Amino acid sequence: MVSLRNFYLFKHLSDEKFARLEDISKIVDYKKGAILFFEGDEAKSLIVLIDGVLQVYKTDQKGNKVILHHFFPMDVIAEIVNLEHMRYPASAEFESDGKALVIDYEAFEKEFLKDPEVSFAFIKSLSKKIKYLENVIATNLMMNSTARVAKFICEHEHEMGRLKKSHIAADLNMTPETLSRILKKLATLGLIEKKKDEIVVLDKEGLETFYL
Amino acid sequence: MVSLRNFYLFKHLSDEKFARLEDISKIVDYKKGAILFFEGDEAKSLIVLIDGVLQVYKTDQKGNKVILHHFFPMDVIAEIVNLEHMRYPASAEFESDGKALVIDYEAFEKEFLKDPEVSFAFIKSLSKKIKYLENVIATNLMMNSTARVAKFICEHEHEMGRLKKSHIAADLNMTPETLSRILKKLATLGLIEKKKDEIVVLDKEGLETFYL
DNA sequence: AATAAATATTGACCTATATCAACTACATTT
DNA sequence: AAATGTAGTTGATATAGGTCAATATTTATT
Repeated sequence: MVSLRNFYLFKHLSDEKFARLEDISKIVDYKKGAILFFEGDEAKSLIVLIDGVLQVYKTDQKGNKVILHHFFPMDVIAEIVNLEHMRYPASAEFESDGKALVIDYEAFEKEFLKDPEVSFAFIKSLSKKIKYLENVIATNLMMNSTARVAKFICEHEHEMGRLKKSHIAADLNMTPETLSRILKKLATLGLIEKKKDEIVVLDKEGLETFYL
Repeated sequence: MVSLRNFYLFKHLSDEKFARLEDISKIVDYKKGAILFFEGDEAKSLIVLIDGVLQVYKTDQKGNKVILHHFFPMDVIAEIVNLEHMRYPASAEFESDGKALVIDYEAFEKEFLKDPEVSFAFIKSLSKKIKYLENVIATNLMMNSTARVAKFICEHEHEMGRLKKSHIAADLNMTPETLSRILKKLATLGLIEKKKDEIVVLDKEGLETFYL
């Protein structure tokens, strides 16, 4: 719990309070592929992702994953779901081995949420969530496939090499075939160059015109 | 300002504090079609919609409106945009004549936001916003046209008559042609009946299977 | 290095929905 | 009632992206 001691949500807590927080929490390890929660589940814990990458997705009528977001350490997860006694609107699966702090929400609300520092941190965390949802809408609802690919390339220029194309396609909610065709098109247009193990951006402004 | 006195965000304020709130606010009238803010604008005011219906939309690359949401009285608008000093992620236009309380945000943050009651109300308002964004995603990203129409009919059964089809189609982000074809299909399936000036739901469960 | 397995590309075809144009039905004005 | 306008419907066609199958390329295993 050492690193957690300095986490912004808990930093200002007295040692006593922090010890109490430890009482109502546990640290859980997850294997790659483990499901943290399913869409429709009821929440009873507030979660802080300590390690690993968490993929958030919904499943459409045909059974396809629609990937909405990734959480990274030290994201706070499930505030609203708890606050509003809702069911999870999406599922979450570990993309790598991971670890999470799982806090009993009922106790947390009673003993911690009134603290103005905590409630301010809560507001921050909610507004971060709103930004991510707005990004989901801007990306997936407003942009076509080419725009999403162009955006992804600009934002992940140096990671393109080590990511599998099929993985990128899944994250962009398109098929590998579509991704392949779009990359070919962008290369033909002279905006990128497809090298053996990487994609080189030749004309970032040109790429940006697809989505800005 | 009489009705505002009892609005949840202000109810607990002392008369003195409320008077101060009046100092930093103004009530503004808007005509139907007036733009409250454009996507990309910088926010400097917190807004409470007092009267009228406000349509929130983004514009896609082809110039089409993509309607995301409607605000009704007494929704609180633009909290995060102010809190995070962001630009508006969407535009807002009055669908009818309306009226709004426009509060100078800087002063509000300084003088009111520390108040635990106000910050709690803020959390509530943010989480309401998260729910609406999640609904936008669930509806527009996860559902096909038929599902959106079925959902709309179920949720607005008795308003169907007085709304123009072209208006409904716009709210559902589809063309009037597509709406017309889907209504015809649902009628053929015996789920609805298209009468002169209304749409009668014959089989609500049947409609729900399209989207639940 | 040879083989097998996984991943990526390409082509042919399919589907949902948009677009465009014609036509119909009702509503409004003269 | 005739004429005009507006909204809704219908049909034909276009388009983005998905699906399926074949092939090519890369990576891993023997």
